[in-house]
Amino acid sequence: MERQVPIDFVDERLNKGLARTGLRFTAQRRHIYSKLLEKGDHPSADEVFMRAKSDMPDLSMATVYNTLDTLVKCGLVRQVNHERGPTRYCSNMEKHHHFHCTTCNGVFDIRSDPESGEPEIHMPPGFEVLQFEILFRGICPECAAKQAAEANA
Amino acid sequence: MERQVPIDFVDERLNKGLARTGLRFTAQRRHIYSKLLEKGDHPSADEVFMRAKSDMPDLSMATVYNTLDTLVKCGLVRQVNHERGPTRYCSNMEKHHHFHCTTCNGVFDIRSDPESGEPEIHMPPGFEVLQFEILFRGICPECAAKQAAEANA
DNA sequence: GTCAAGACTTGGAATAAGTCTAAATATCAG
DNA sequence: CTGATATTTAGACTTATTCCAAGTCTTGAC
Ligand SMILES: [Mn+2]
Ligand SMILES: [Mn+2]
Ligand SMILES: [Zn+2]
Ligand SMILES: [Zn+2]
Repeated sequence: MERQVPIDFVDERLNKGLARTGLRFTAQRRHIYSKLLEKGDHPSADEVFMRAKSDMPDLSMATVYNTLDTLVKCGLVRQVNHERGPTRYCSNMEKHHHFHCTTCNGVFDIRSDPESGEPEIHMPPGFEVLQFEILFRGICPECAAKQAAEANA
Repeated sequence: MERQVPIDFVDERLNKGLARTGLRFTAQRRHIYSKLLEKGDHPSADEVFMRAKSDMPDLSMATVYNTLDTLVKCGLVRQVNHERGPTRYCSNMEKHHHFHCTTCNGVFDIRSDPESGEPEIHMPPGFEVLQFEILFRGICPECAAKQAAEANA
């Protein structure tokens, strides 16, 4: 499950991101960023805190919030908000969409076929689109399997 | 700006929605629902409260939350969450997408061309899509005009 | 290396958004 | 009209996040 993320990879990306904005490289920032890359899922700030704290016991929640904001500003992490509830964070900065499982609340990356351009939606005049994202809702494979198993029982 | 919503139209939709779920027709529910339809924008619960309270001074915030939940359950209103911050509510139940202005935080409906089907995104195996929505981000006409005016000055 | 300036981290207080509770009130079938 | 049940209400509570002020770390100048 855990992705092995070469430490140099983390350092390099982080360094570049921080440099662009004139911010400092710190142990906490590296640690939190590597935890995000490691799992590649969409944790809330609280989940990030728990994961990161296990390896760095003096870490504070305030720093998690600060760092997540910093990573967003550096362009290394995206915020994800698809429903009422805590913001989630996504460390995959390739262009992609999301699938939200309405059963388990999980968020999954959906790769954006590189050739498919903008969706064919006609914008009313004057709206300048800078970016778009498609949000799919439904049932994830794991939840679908569980439901099928229960139906059989 | 205000849309004239015939009271019978409100009553009829609300009655149908409530009937489907066995809930009662009340003055508060009608009032809040008609306020939503009247403006057709995407207010937060707090904004709904302020608008509705002006005409119904004893209305409580708790009722606004309860009613909005009720309207969602009845299929008369959608929740909209595109960013950290209070949930917004949309009373347009036709299939449509949203444009989020990153300058003024406004949310605008984008009609979904009825012929354009699902976006051409390849789902990984096992994901069952029940619904999708496209979220556009950018600058709304009003904010674009303001920026242009400032640039000229 | 030492040092000051500024950046960063931290715990805890403060705030914002939403949920819960229990008592009062309204609705509606009979 | 009446009783059973649904709804509304104020306020307490929780959760997620932001703010703050004090302490610590990093860095560039000497
Ligand atoms: Mn993602
Ligand atoms: Mn809408
Ligand atoms: Zn699921
Ligand atoms: Zn705008």
